[in-house]
Amino acid sequence: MLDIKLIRENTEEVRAALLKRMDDVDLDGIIALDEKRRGLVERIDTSRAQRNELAKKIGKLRAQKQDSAELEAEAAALRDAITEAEQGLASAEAELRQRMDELPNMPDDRVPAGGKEANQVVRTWGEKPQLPEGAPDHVALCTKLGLVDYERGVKLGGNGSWIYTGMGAAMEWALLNFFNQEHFADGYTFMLPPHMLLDECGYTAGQFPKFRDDVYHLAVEEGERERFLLPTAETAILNVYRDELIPFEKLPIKAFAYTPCYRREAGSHRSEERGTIRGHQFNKVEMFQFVPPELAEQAFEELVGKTERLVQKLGLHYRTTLLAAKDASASMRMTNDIEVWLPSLGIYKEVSSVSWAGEYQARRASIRFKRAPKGKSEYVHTLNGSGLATSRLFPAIIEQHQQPDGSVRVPEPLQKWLGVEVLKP
RNA sequence: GGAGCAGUGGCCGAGUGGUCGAAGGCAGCGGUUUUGAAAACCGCCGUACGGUUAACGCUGUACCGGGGGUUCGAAUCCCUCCUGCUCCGCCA
Repeated sequence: MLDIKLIRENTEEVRAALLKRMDDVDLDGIIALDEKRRGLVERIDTSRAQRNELAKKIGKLRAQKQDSAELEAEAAALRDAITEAEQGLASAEAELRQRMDELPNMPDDRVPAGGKEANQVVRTWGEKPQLPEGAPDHVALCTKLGLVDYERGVKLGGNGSWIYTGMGAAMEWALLNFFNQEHFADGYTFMLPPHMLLDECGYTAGQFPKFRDDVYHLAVEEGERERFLLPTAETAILNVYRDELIPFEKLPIKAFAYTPCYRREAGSHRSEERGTIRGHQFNKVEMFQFVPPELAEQAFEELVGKTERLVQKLGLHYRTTLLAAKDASASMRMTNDIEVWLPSLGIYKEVSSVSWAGEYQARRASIRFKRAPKGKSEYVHTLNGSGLATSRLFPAIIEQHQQPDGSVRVPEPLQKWLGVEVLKP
């Protein structure tokens, strides 16, 4: 959510920023609603002051056993007027809230306007491996090496499901261990949150109402609270501090979590996305930071740096891109994707998205801090990044590290968990 | 799943219809005293939104788990939800 004061006072600046990711921005309607809201609040406050005054007088009269009928009638009329004004206020607030919720975050100055085509490559690391013509793809390799059982996975979970088996499961687990170990060493707090979250978590993270259809909702009994399976641990970690005032000295808070991510991915299957490239459930370690505004830029660089280092240690060729305004998610001020090279597809695939939400998420979730006990409370900045998602990394490892004899070199950091340097059929 | 109890300021805890934003204590902050410290004593000590001010402030409203209701007036009465605790049952 944006700051209504900013919209009110710097309307054109906000409009210009939003036009980078929206075709049409209606701020005037919002400003008018806000004016209406504030007018009603003022009226209600003064009426309440009068009512409180009357109630006090009535109390005194009654204590002295004097007649108060006239004042009571006056107060009753006032009460009815207040109730009516309150209803008007409630509906104005609800509409304003809805309009505000629909506004995306303002992109950073550096973020290019437009969609995917405007994304900018900021860095490339390593080189494309030289593979012979007709080299097998990850699906063929994983099947041959017995790392992933795609067919039986579908038998169990339907399309978009697979089973890591044998050394494949061991390597998946090793990747997660590797990430956890790195983040732990960097002083991040490890969290294992629930995977089933209450709907309000989805609202504060900005997934609902817009992406309601993209997540799995649990069937609930009459009167039971709605829950969904988290599509990313970001949703969980952000909500950990929802409605809290964080002591300044606890900032920055750096956390990471491992969870599977559950996504419907309705209608987005393409033939090139065979295997584990896009599934309904995949494993991810998510990094998250809550910081005061002045540390946000630095935190963003830290998260991007950490992510890149993980991919580097795995010896994979990748590139880092700055997402254009329409390609990044609406809550974010700036996003870098880390994309790993997949030889068989001839494209770079996202394995991590590092984002800086500014105070947009914190405002929605009401996560604040205070520099001094008497000071004004401010919203924290939130940042998140995958570190990393495995379902695309795995194919990249298999393909980039394949050898002419059909075996696959195990990246050095994973060897201690797998106990071997090479995966052979 | 059944039965009962509870949720008050950073913490503990009083308050069962009016003068309660809420006694008292602890912690914290400032001061007096002291060679210094402790103790003692005095004062301050919640949040949000709005008005006013150059500013210190002053001021209005709301908030006693959340939401709704009754009433001229609600921390206090009623409904509902959430959370926690105790007991019984069931299950991994």
